[in-house]
Formats: sequence, structure tokens, C-alpha cells
Amino acid sequence: MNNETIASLLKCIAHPVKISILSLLQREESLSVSEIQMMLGCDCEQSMLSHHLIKMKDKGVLKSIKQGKKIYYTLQLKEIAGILPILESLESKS
Amino acid sequence: MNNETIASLLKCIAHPVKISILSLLQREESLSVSEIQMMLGCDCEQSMLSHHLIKMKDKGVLKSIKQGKKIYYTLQLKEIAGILPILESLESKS
DNA sequence: TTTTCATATTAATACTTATTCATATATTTG
DNA sequence: CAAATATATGAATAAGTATTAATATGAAAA
Repeated sequence: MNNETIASLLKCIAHPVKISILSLLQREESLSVSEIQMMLGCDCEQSMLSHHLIKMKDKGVLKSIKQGKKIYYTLQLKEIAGILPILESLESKS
Repeated sequence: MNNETIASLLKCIAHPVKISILSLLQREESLSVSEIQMMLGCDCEQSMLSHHLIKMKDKGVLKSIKQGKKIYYTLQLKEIAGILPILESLESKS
């Protein structure tokens, strides 16, 4: 991946709610939108959440499959799982 | 680090030129602004570069020391060095 | 076959960030 | 001290992104 692409990927996930979503999907393999919403504890409204998910899907970070009226999202870029723990373990400075 | 802080850190480095700067500083330990500018091969103008460096310094990603009329920048958040290789080794999809 | 449930889409607005340009500051050199 | 060098600062504008609200779609249930 070149720097251009790396930057646009980071931009795409650089949002607190998106980070939370990624953490969830690291542990759960596959979750429906409404499950994610529950787990986020309503600090994200339906349409906002949908926007987040779709953007990450477009960038190839997530993928989704439809099952009945639900849509299940999964980590597609598994390597993301590698960078989150590094970040989480940092000392807070700002 | 909480998700809020992680997000703001990622946001801060999510820019192609900033990624390049970080790569350079991973290999070189310490570089002056003008050295960085040379190495970037003029796809970044003086004041733009200065803005980038200062923003990363403010977030604690870089630190700087002054020596004569030059200012040397160094990686402060060394752990960044851990996430770049992961990203660089990804297959390009967008 | 109408209602309900789960999610997506669109458009408008508000916010944030990037970029540029002009100028300022501090240090060294002649 | 004047000129040159290295970098920072600030303000203006442009460009991009987030947020919200209203509506649409599509599948299942009644």
C-alpha cells in the first residue's frame, strides 16, 4: 500500500465510533447493525451508524452479508486487528 | 488510550505527506525541516511542511529540538513505528 | 396485502481541516 | 549592523467531512 492509500484508510477509520465498531468486530466476527447499535449503547443513531458502516465497507475495511431483514458486518481487512491493540496500549497524552 | 484519543491521533497522521514524514523518521532518528523537505522531493512546500510537523508535535507524535538555525524533529510516539509496517504491507484495494 | 422491522439513501447544513500566501522571528554570517 | 538562512505564524479561502432529519427500500410477520 502506498502512502496515499494508507492515509485514506486511516482517515476512514479515524473516528471514535468507528474505532469502537472495529473493536467490537474484532471480538465478535460478525454482527448485525442493530446488534452493533445496542453494543454501542446509543451513542450512535441509526442513520449515522449506517453511514459509518457503509463508508468502511466502501474502503474495504468491512464487508457485509444480508440475512433476511438483517445485515451482518464483518472485518474484511483483518490486519486492522493488528493495529488497534498497539494504539489502545498507548499512554494517553492529549 | 481511549477511542476518542486514538481517533484524534489517527486523524492527525492520516495524510500522505505525514505518512511519508513518519517513514523517514523511522529510519533516520532525527532530521531537520529542510532535510525532510529535500527527502520529500518537493511535493511539500515550506510552510505546509511546517504546519504538518507542528500539528504532529502538538499531538505528541513528534518532538523537536533546536540547534542553531535548524530544528530537528524526531519520533516521540515510537509505537507509531509499529503500525506503519502493518499498513505498508497491505494489499491495495482502493 | 398492510404493517412492522431493519437498514439505506439523500439532501441540507454545520464543522473541520487543508492549502496558500504573505509576513514574522530567530540565528548566523559577512 | 545588514543580509541571508531556516523555520514558524496567521489569516483567508477552499475543500472535505460529519451530522441530522426526513424519506425510501426491502424482507418478514400478522
